[in-house]
Amino acid sequence: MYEWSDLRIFLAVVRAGSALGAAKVLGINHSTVNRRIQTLEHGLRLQLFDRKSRGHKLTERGAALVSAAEAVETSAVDLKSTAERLSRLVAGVVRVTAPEAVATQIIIPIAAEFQQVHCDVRVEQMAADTRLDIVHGEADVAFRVGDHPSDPRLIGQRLPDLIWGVYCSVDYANANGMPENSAAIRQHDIVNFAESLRGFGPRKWLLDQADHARITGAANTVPNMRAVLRSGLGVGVLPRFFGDADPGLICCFDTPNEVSAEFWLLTSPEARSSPQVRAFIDFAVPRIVALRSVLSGTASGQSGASPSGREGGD
Amino acid sequence: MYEWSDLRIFLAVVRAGSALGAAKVLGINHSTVNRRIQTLEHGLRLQLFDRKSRGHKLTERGAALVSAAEAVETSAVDLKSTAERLSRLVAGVVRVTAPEAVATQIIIPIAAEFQQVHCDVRVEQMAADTRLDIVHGEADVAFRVGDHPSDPRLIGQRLPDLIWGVYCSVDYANANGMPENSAAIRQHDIVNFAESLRGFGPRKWLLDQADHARITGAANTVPNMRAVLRSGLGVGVLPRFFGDADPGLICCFDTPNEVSAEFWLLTSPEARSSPQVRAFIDFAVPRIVALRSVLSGTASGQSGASPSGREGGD
DNA sequence: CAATCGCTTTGCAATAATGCAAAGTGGTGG
DNA sequence: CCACCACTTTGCATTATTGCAAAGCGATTG
Repeated sequence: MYEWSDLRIFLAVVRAGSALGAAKVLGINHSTVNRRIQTLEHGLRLQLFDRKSRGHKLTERGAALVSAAEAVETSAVDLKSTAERLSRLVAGVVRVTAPEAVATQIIIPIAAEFQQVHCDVRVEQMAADTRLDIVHGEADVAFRVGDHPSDPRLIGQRLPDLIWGVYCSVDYANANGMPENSAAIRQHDIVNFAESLRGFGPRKWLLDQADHARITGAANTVPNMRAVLRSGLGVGVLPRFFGDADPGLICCFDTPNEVSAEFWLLTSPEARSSPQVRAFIDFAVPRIVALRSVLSGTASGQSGASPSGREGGD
Repeated sequence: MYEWSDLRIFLAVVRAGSALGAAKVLGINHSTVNRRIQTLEHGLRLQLFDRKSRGHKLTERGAALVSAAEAVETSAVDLKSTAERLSRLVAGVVRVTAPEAVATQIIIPIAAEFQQVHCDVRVEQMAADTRLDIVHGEADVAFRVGDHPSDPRLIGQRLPDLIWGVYCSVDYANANGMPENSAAIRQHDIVNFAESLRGFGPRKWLLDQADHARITGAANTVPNMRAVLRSGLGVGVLPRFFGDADPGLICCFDTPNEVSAEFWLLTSPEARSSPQVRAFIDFAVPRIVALRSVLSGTASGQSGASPSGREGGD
């Protein structure tokens, strides 16, 4: 076989008429040009040029190969331009996963806004409470609530902590009053998370404060919890961003800081290599950071993200 | 830019699914494969593969380039096969030059036979008494009569010497008798070559033998000489192969060996590089050698070459 | 859960390609 | 006819590629 790259040099010599001229065009040494032409001739078992003292002159057979070489060049240049287009193009699919509450309240509005800017990118929402395997590419971007991500193969970006609060429904408060602090919780009916979420911080905290006899219900997801609380069954815990978004609920007080959950964005290096994923992350992160007051429950009355960060995070 | 040759490796990795597999197919080390892929990715500013522990897996963008790379491959393979065809093909033009007498008597019959074998080769006869410049490609093959070729840039093959003889026409012999040896020449009317051929060996020899007063005519070419002699004007010299071919002429005796002319086939190295020229030379030389007896005038009655060397040269 | 397998990565020595500078060559113009 | 010019050729020091061997890594298997 022969080196395809030598065809580039071949064409340069054909066009320049001499190895020296071709070398100048190619930005390499003319000795190299001569040697590569020689290599090419051996590879093709064909004399391409007659070496005159005025330069290289195509042989009959060499001339017959020019158009074939130009065909290679055309395809190669074509490939290069395709590559350039691809490397610039922000297009394709970004698969995002987040716990359902985070997805509906935070991510979906941001993703919607993102898609208006990058109309060639499709954001696939994969709201799933089972944690998808980012390392193995089940999703490109994951929003995770909880501790610092353990896997060293993942890139984690920490987002503002999610502050939790103690909630009850407006109706419940009217009927039973509402607890002013953690000590008062023992006087109230309690809705906690289900046994399946045993290791979950807010659940453990609430269990510690509660009069176990007055635990009247359980929810197995955050949205489920919100629905149960809204029904007035008792007092429970919710992330502020999620509880505040429900006008039927009242936040009695925040849980202590140590209960608040870390909020992380995770990607794998390979997902990050695709421009659409990077674009999405670059788009979403500042907007989530701007929602800090919403996430911590210190926002005026605004809840959730909306097209363009009107909230004044800091 | 990027190295076109790396596309071959790219495709091999795509097909094998791993750098190791591609390396085996390509017959190079797998480290090299990995490094060239890396180089290609940098050159294209595009990640082509995700390196999994099971091998290389195309990225979305890498996959989008496969067909473009295959287009390059197709053209490159196409070029290679064109080159192979060209290097095998004996076709094109062979430009042959020879003194007119040699051309008509020796070369043309051989060339005709050659063209029956190689129907894709056109032999251009360039009978010209002005010596064409072989070095500069005015002709591909030259037959020269005379001394050893001086130019070191030429490839010379010596052919059987051309023996010269003293001739007169049958009519002249009947009327005046014919010289039996060189001493007898003084008794005859002489036709010599013209003054313009002053340095020409046979002319000088004849001049030495002749009675200058009896020089009755001159010819400026060999065919011209033959025509003049046939007209019965006198006695003159001709190459045996040429004089014998004319039934109206009688060879009185041969000139001495030192008068006989060397006969050479000349080519330039670059002409020799083209297959059709090599083919012609390889075809013609043995046939001319086989004509040795014709060239030396020792042939029975046969004169000139004819399709297939029936003469028994040595 | 340790062992194994197939692959990629990495460090190092051997090898090949490259650039550089000088010499050689043929064509050209005074 | 000589000197010059543009180009190719060639020898050598430098630099970049390559192959090799070992290590590392994740997935699969018993």
